[in-house]
Amino acid sequence: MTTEEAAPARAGQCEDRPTGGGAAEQGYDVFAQVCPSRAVFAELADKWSLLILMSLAACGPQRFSELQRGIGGVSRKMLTQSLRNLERSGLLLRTVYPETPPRVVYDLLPLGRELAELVTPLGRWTEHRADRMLAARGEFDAAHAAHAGE
Amino acid sequence: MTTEEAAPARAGQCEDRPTGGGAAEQGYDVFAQVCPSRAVFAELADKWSLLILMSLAACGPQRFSELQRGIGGVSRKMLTQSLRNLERSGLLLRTVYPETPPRVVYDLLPLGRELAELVTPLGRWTEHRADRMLAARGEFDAAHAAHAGE
DNA sequence: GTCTACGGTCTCCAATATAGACCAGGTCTC
DNA sequence: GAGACCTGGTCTATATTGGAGACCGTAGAC
Repeated sequence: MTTEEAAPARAGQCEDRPTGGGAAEQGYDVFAQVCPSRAVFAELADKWSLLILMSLAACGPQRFSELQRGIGGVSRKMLTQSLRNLERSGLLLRTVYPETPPRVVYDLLPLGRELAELVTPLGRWTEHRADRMLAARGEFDAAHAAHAGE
Repeated sequence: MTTEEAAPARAGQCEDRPTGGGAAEQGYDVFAQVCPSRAVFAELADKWSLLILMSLAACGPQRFSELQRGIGGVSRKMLTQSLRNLERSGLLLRTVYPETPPRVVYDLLPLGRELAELVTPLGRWTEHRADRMLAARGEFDAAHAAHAGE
């Protein structure tokens, strides 16, 4: 699985690019602008949604404020919005306990857990390779600055 | 900032954050607002960057215009910006052939290939589960509309 | 009475995404 | 020779989005 980029008839790719008629039997193709799967992908592929999934996968059910504290820098607005989004797509469950003060707990549904298991390695990889990427940035910026200076 | 969390230890609300292994030695934690790995993560975790990585992994080296055609709906500006970003972080290589008309080819570097191998399953999963998520959305919206109508 | 905690929503403003025009500069057509 | 066209961008104007912080309603602590 390491060097399998020469797969036969990739979905919506290469010579087989026609949108809607890709290799996927359902015709779903994230590369196609009008594909429903693209819309879903576009909503999931943002940092806050991914961090929420990772946080819930790592720590189990959490309250709104726990998530907010755990995910540094997220605003209430974006947290609410991303959570609603994930809830709407059936990835997580929102449970309200009508206590005082109110308590709302978010937990992954099976679908969300599946996704979280794909996303978590992404976060790990980022942490693991951050040094390398930062170094590359330094070189790139230096080369660029030198280029500009000459 | 205005809202100083004044957290006792750190943002991590559960003791067993997944960053406890390996990466924690460097203090890298995508959940932390000020961590360098978060900055990197935030740049990678957007739909265009992920689609670019998937496209390059699936089809091999591609020209600018090939990428643009392959990734439906991406604007030249965002494509340029995302490619620069990935290039800057050492994930892909930009090669200019000073021909006429000019030819610019983008290809994954080893680091980018690593990431692409984590990202590609994400795209596949989205295509595979899109139906389920769309159904969940339908239910959610219906329930919400009913709620509002009453 | 005032303050805090909770889980939001609302408003305002800055930042960002998108669409589309424009550019260099070489080829091709007429 | 004039003009259209190709590529890989950049620039601009407008639409969308993100973030900061105010507000809400209930209840308990001070």
